Amino acid sequence: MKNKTVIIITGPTAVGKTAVAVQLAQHFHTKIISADSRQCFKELNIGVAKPSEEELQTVQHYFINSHSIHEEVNAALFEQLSLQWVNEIFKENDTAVMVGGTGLYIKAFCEGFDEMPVMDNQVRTSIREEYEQKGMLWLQETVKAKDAAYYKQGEIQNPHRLMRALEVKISTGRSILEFRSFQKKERPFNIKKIGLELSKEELNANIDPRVDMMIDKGLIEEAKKLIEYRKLNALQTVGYKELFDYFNNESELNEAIALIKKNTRHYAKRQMTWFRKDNDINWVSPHDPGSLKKITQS
RNA sequence: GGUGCGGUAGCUCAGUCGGUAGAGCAAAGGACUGAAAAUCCUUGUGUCGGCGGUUCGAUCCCGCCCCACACCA
Repeated sequence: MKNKTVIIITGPTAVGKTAVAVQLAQHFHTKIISADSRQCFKELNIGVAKPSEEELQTVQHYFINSHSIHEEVNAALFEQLSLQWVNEIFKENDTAVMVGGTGLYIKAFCEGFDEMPVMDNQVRTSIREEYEQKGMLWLQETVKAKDAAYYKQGEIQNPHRLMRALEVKISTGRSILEFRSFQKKERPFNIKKIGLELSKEELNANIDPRVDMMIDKGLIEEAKKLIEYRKLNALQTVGYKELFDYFNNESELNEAIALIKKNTRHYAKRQMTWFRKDNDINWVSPHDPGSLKKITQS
């Protein structure tokens, strides 16, 4: 019988997850594991809407400011780390709280990722460089030649997936398809997923002022310090990439800000597309004062 | 008031040598196991400014009107 439980709070960006999670964690006198692919970077602050200093003081958070943008962070690493952290929390608590909007990371935590051999970093970087030089056609032809099976069923317009498939094939000699089983791993604890949902109108009404507030708080200054790292994966982030274009005189400031708002809406939409598929999520309104009670009592 | 240039999808515009129209962006839906705030896929009927005329047939030609912009008075 499992006697430990992880409560996962998820939902699109700007729906109000952080505040709910902090309240929940206080209620259970427990700690929070963030499931956010950007808030883990200590160099990124204003633009990724981290919990406030006060919130971080009140409740201990894992995976906030835990990594540098120069490190490689991905879903597989998150699975590994989050399982360690949850065990740590369970030493003193029966309940742990996870909060975040990165659907893939939450899935990795709940169901696990297929094991794959460690790839040669050289192989990866050389594939990326060659792709940048030679382009999509080269990538497609190469994957077609080296891993015809993947090419046949893969997304051949998607450079990320093609490069990944190629890197696995070159590094291991085997197709990435052979490593994928998609078998769900059993976890030795209960998982309760709570989704916070607002109407599209309400969510959009949250997004615009939130972006304006980020600008007021100094997002432009923060981004300016990071422009030399704009190529890093961690900086492929809404709120930063648009400002980098502005710094390079590729757009006006008001255009960049409007773009941040628009891209945030797109991002929220993609998140909802992901979460809607997950039948384990119980959806509640963040406005409903009784919802927190329902979560804690159920 | 005169002349010129326009008025086509929510926006910016293309186009039809007369046979009722199409791109980008927006928007909507979707996929996604080591970049996931990433990456990728799908979806375009709109009185073609209004009213008449010519024509078998007009968004396209002609006339008048309305609106916008520019220039001249």
